[in-house]
Amino acid sequence: MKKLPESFYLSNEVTSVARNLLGKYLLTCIDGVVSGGYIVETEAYNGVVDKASHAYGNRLTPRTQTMFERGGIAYVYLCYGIHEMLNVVTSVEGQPHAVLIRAINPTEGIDALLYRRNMAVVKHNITAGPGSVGKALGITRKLNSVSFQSDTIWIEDRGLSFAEHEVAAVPRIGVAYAKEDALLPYRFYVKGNAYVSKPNK
DNA sequence: TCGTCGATCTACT
DNA sequence: GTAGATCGACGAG
Repeated sequence: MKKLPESFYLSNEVTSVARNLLGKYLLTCIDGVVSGGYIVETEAYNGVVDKASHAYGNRLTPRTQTMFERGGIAYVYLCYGIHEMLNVVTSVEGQPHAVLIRAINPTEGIDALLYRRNMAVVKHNITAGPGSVGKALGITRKLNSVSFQSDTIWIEDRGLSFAEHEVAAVPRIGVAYAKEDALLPYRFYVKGNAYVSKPNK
């Protein structure tokens, strides 16, 4: 097992981290069961200057406090009262940068993923979209602020990577309210991967 | 204190 | 295609 070193998360270039997370293995250990897969879709949230970020304008609340901490921990929050979303906090303390994990390609603990998603067989949408990823991996707000060096949730480098022509950088999803910032190409995904949510060419 | 809206997904019509 | 689930943060009053 080769967990990503803490230095990976301390970069100030949140878009680079988001792009480099593609192909890395995201794993959780819930109730003794390890499950997960490699990341195929991410979105970058660029700190206090990004209108789509919860931390825009240095907004500090009990919920967003996690993003202001040192990189290398999980930021899990509830959206629409239902979905638990997983973010990777990056950069140094005081810089609220984060990368939203939008989709993974499942490889480990398929049975557990199916059980938590209440599905009988693996379909392409089992881990497509941030809400689905959170549910499939058993991510809850209890994992908020947990370190990726822990044995509950972590990210591994298994040597898988994608060349530039295999990766697309496009505007983010569901952030129209952020106006001009919604147009920034902060969404990264692996072209043609079946588990990527939404437009996939 | 109340009303609105959100980094969404699913189940219906 | 569209409604419903249902909680945290925000702005108005």
